[in-house]
Formats: sequence, C-alpha cells, structure tokens
Amino acid sequence: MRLTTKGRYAVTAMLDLALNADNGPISLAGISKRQEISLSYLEQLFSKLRQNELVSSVRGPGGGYRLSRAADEIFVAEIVDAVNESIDATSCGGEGSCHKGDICLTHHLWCDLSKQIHEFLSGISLASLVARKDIQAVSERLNSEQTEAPLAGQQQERISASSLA
Amino acid sequence: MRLTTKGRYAVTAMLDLALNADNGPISLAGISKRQEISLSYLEQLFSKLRQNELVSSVRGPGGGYRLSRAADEIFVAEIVDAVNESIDATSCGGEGSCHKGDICLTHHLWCDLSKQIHEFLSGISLASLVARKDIQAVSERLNSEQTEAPLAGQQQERISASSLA
DNA sequence: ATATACCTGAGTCATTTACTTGGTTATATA
DNA sequence: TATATAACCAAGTAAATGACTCAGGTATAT
Repeated sequence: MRLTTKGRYAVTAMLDLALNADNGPISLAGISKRQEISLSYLEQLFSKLRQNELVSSVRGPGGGYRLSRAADEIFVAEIVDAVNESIDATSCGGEGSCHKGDICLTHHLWCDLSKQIHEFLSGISLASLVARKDIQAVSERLNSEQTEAPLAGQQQERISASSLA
Repeated sequence: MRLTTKGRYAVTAMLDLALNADNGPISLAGISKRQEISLSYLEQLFSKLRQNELVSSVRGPGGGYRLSRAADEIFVAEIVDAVNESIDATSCGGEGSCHKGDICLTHHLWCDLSKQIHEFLSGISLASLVARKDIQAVSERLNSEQTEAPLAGQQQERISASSLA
C-alpha cells in the first residue's frame, strides 16, 4: 500500500478544480502555479483522471479541465485509486494467496485495515472539503499568492488575464 | 505513507513470536521457515525491533527472541513504526510546512487520515490477534506445514531437534 | 496564422525495497 | 576445550517506483 505525493497531488489538483469551478475550465498551468506542482507531472496525472472519467477536458485557448461530475459525487478514494492503483494493505491484492497460495498469518489484519482506510476516504467528497472553513482559508491564501505581484524572486512571470477573478 | 512488505513482515514475525511464546526463545530460522521470510531480512528487521524495545534476544544455541512485554501491551502501530519510520499520510510529517512553509490545500485531510489509521492500528494488540480463531487456524496450518515431512520438492532440509515441540 | 493548452511517449535521477554475501561474537553442549 | 548454534553487523545489489524533464504532437479560440 502506498499513499505518496502522487495521490496527494491528484487530490490537491481535483480540489483546486472544485474550488475554482465557477471560473470555467481550469488550466493545468493555473493549478501548477497555485499548488506548486510540476506542469508535466500534472499532465500525466490528469491523463489517468480523465481515463477514470473524473474530469473532462476542453482543448485550445481558454481551455482546461472540469470535474465530470458534481463535487458531492466525487470521493477522495476514487481519486487516489485513479492514479495509484489501489489503497490495499495486503500483498496479495485481497486474493488470499499471500502464503503458498493460501492466506498468510496477517491476511485478515491487512484486509481489515484496507477496508478501514477505504471506507474513510470513500466518505469524503470534494464538496465536503470545499465546505470546510480551514480549507477555504488555505485556498484564499493560495489565490492571493497568485494574483499579488511577487515582491522578491527572479524574473516576474506574466499573469494571464483569464486566470484573474 | 507506506505500508509494504517490510511492515507486514515485522507484524507477521511479531505475531509468530506471540503465538509460539510458550516454547522459550524463538529463533529467526524458525520464523523464517514458518512464515517464508528471508532469514537475513528478518535479522535486519529484528535489529530495529530490538532497538525499539519490542523484543529481547538470547544468544547462543537454543537462543532466539522473546517479546519484551506481554502480548496485550504490544500494538500493531508500534511494530510498523519501529521498522517503517511512521504511518503518516502528510508530506510534511505533520509539521504543516507542505506549501512554502505553510500548510497545503490538503494538509488537514492527510492529518485526519493519518490519525484514523494510527488509531486503528493502535487499538490492535498482538494478544487480540492471537485470540482470533481465523488467525489460530492459519497458525496451525503453518506449524503443521513445518513439522510434517515435505512430500514433494527438492532436497529435504534437516529439521533441528530443538525446533520441534 | 498564431498562441494557447491539452495530449503523449520516452528518458532520467534518486530513493527504496527486499533481498544476498560474508563475516563477527556470545554461549550452550559434547 | 572444541564445536555448533544463533544472534549480530556491514556492505552490496537488482528491480521497482517516484517525481520529475524533454521533446514533440494535436485541437481550437482569436
């Protein structure tokens, strides 16, 4: 079982989509800047998210991605599953073939754990995250980091008009 | 966060110790045969388990390892922690420095998940696993695989007298 | 026509896993 | 006291994975 940056990025990006859903299609470039995720890496992740019908895309200028369902019908477990194979703590993929074709000593324990985690993440929708005050606060911080002129740092990048509210 | 073979092996080996606690110190060679885990790999894992004071060792012939506490005072979470750094779903180690020194959009979510998993595994003692009928059944199967003469296969390995009940 | 932004595949570098190899040291027993 | 047992220890290694970059393509609004 693994839950690494890959799954975290995917959920973060999907949550960014949900938070900015009013502004039409959201470009990966925008997500990349707000969330500090490599654009190319995002493209790879969104390829999988699109295959799993969690997002739909609009090509061309002004294009980007949209959630393919309402935010209260998309759950964190689905997102992690889409990019990360599965949230499974067993070595046998739940098949019970972990010790010479039969189950190993700890098979039941890892099954229970997998179930526990999956139920937890299946109960959390993007909408429920969007509704949280603490998450709204973080979102506002990230958006203002984006729109405010950077004071220090290297060459200032051009900010596209469409990315401004 | 990761839960891989390493953590599973550690818990399996500790459970083997708990199940066979009556037979004096348990050798890693015995665990290796019963659970099909590489002996050298077990040695590495037990080095960490010993550092974390979960087991104590007896050297020399007839030696092996013992649980350093009663089985109802050792919890799965401790074992995984001992070999696996930690069961933490955040990227910042819970410190809240995941986005430019501040928290990232999904920080709270991964904190909640980490807490969930940790509470679950902290509630499961080795004693509670030993008490489970399904686990007892697996244990008996593994012990009889061990003591019965293998019918097919390669060269039969010598079974040391001390490893028999 | 051009710029935007999605889409794709290949390659890379570092890290981790799950081992193996080759020893040393302590101790019970013959 | 020699020997076998079994804990200890350090180093190396092959394969997999993660988190990217690079270098192109293709669709479309302006």
